[in-house]
Amino acid sequence: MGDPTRRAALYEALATTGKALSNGKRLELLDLLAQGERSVDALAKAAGLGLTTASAHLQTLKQAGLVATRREGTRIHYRLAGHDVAQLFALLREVAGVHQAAVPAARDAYLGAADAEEVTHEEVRAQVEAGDVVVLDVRPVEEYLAGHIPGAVSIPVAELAERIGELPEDTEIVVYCRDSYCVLAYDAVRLLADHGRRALRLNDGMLEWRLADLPVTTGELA
Amino acid sequence: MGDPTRRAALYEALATTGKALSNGKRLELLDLLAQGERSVDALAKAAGLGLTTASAHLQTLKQAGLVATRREGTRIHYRLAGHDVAQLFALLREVAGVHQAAVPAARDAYLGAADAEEVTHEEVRAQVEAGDVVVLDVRPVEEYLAGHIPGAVSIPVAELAERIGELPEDTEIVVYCRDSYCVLAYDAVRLLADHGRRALRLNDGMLEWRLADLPVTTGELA
DNA sequence: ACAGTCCTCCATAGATCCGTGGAAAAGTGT
DNA sequence: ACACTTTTCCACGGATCTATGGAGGACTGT
Repeated sequence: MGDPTRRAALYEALATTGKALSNGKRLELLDLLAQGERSVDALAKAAGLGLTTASAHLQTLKQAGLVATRREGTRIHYRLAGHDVAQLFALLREVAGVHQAAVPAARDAYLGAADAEEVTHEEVRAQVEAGDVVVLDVRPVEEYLAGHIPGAVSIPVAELAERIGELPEDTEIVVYCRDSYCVLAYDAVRLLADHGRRALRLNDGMLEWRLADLPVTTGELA
Repeated sequence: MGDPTRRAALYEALATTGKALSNGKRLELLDLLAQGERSVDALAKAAGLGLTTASAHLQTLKQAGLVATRREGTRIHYRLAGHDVAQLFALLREVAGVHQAAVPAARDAYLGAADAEEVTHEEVRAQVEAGDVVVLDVRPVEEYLAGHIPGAVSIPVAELAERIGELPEDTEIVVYCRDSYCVLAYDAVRLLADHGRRALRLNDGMLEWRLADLPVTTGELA
């Protein structure tokens, strides 16, 4: 009727995957990896971690099977082990947001007031084809190269102030970044508005775009 | 450009939900709760935990917002906080099963060899309507009452040997229990086969049935 | 071979988590 | 009020997790 020891072993094995999701830094790493593969020290810098700490967290994720690695010379690139991992991460965030009051609070404190208009990706796809809007990707260039919305222009938010002239003057701009919790698009929309441009924010980012199985362009920097 | 302290706080808040999933006993409790609400000591007994330990784990789950409570006299009933929680649990298990070799191994060790035939719920729905098969629910009665497949007969696996006469002789029997990792249906199919009955196992259980938004009957013990 | 780069492994100290028992809280029935 | 049931709270020892710095491994280029 089901050996209790084996039953415990099964749940314990499942808990290994849960443990991988039980640390804020590891979730941050997963969030970064959802944008594309990266080397250990790129991840460490992006997440503000010591190199050895980042390495240890990545080992934990790898042991749980959530990430995979690829060696290139002396460098090791980590990536998500699959589509389903991004899905799990996204669902975790959604559940946390719905059932835990602290999450929306922390989200708002981090992203700032969501005063700007939002659009969904369904709306955007039609407008892009009609040429009514420009889609702007404000993530770091390496993430853009690893995959972006077809037709999107890349201007990392750090360079946006000086490169604002590259954007057409009288066209609406739709900004996106990593996902619905990513601060870059919020900042970019505020900056564009300060310069008198009409800017909207896509209500989610590349993570959700990929999960919806929409087309993705890789490489190709204009 | 995104205060690192606030960013860390956001990921830390998400990690609270992850932590709730990082312990085998808590996952077992969630699995039980996916079948319907239960009191603390019913859960403690079912999971083989001390009462205070079970209570502490349930507090953790509650703080992460994954479960909710209802008071009835001196007794407190816990239940999943929503559909999405069951979904998260199911996805966690799926991801763990795909990306972590130890999980299928532990699963097989626990459930026993999957020698019996399986059927999907799509196949079953048609056959039930045609009256070609009997659907048998082998979970404890309280779980049957909390929700079962329409038309299913309830015989808990513990009583199956003595009550086998209640099942029609020349009809195929489709057995199901909690979910695809539940041992009860495996045991029941073996027992029925030993008694010369034609028995199949539904390849998943009540959890997946609910997630697929299929109709559920509550109460109504024949 | 050798120096240099990038990453992993190891040891350590501090923090957090887990299971256990005893006491306290909340509610019911007499 | 009092006895009784059910659950939560608290304190404590043992186990596990996390960050850090130093040593060691893997690979490249000269």
